[in-house]
Amino acid sequence: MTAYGQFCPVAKAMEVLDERWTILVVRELMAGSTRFNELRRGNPKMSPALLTKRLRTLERVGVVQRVEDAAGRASYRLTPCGEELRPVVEQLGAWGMRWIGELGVEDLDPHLLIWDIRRTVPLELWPRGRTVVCFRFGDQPPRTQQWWLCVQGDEADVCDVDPGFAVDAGVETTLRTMVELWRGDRRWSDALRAEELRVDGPSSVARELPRWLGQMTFAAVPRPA
Amino acid sequence: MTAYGQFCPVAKAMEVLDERWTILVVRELMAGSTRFNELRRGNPKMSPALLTKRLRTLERVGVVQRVEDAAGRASYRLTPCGEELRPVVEQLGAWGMRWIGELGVEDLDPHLLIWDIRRTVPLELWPRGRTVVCFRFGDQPPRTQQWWLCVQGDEADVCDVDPGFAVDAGVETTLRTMVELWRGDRRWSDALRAEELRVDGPSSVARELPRWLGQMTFAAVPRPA
DNA sequence: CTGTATCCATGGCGATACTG
DNA sequence: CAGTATCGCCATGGATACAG
Repeated sequence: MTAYGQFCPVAKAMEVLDERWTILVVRELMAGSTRFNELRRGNPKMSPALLTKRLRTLERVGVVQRVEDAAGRASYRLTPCGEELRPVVEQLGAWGMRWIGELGVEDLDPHLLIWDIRRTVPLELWPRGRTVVCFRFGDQPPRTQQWWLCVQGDEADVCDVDPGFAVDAGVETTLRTMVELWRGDRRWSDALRAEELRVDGPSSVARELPRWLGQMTFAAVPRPA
Repeated sequence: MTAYGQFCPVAKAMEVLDERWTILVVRELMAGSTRFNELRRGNPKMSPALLTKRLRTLERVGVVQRVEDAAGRASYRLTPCGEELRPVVEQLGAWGMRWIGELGVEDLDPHLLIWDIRRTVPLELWPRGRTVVCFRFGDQPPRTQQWWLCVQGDEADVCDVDPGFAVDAGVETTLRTMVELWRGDRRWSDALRAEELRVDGPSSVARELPRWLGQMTFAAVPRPA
């Protein structure tokens, strides 16, 4: 938080916000994370020490409020001041969606993808009973190749080991393609036609799957002509 | 521009934008600067080497276009992609205005203030003939104590040495007060009443002066209750 | 679960001078 | 006017291990 020596409100805002990871922590809080380890999971490459430091700074400037429950477990929430960063983050995301489309392989993190899908799954569209979708990213190393998404009632869970339930649908593709589908960079129909995606299971399930999974919020952002 | 290893568009946007000074260079371009030295003047504490580096990066990612004229003089302009950062910068400024109100003495740069006033003076409100306003910041060291704003026709100029013209109005105050008036943090009437501001000259001129000078764009942002 | 504690390397950035 | 060149620091932040 080195000062810019300017009274301009943009400069004053950036003194707080332009430090590495800061906006991503805020984004994570906006997405609903409140626990230290949830924030870590949303930013896996951030060291815990740095996360602590950022949270302290954000607390000091009034963006975040830290609360400890009776058991001593900490949680973090956005204050009204922090909540007002939402339009900023939305605009940033929309701009990034429109103009920073190129993704490097290092941007393709299966944990982040699955975690992001899980947390925004439109539960109300899924069948009542337990429904299990298995993702297989053929291009990934064994440890992160297979993922199971289990939806039941009003809960969605993910595992990276076979939970043993009957699988209703299997999705076979590359991590990049799945990320692109999630971001709305490509359509399911196109990926299927290009045979970069295969969906196994009853055709009724296969047909509904795209809607069941949904897309990341920013997928709706119109792209430049 | 170290990568975050995330496909999230907010993260991709921040890879470009969270480097120190970057947004302020963009803000300066949005305010109308196009020359290297104009950009420097808008960010006086930034080293020229770093400005070059930032401009190169912004050019590479497509935010800025560099053009050389016949004489070899460079100018920088926002591309459509860069222009679309305007809502981001506006939101950032609005947030900074609302929530980062405390200004340190090191934020009070008279050059930036006068330069900012000069470039947004509402010329059409001023008298036809030459009009000269002299600012005196009693709390500042001799070198930056006095400033002359000369408006004539469709041009506004500033000097830090007496240009020798007859002065139509004199403004005597502290730099902090003048900054606060400019930012809309206080009203002229309040500062006058508190005797932290004195305006010398014909009463008709003194009455019009606040309108002649105007306020920074973000001054209109409503403050938190 | 929620952090601390270290350690280390790097490279970002500030400062200054200089040039075609 | 529009940058280069150089230098050196120190703070940032990455990695890892450990603790209440």
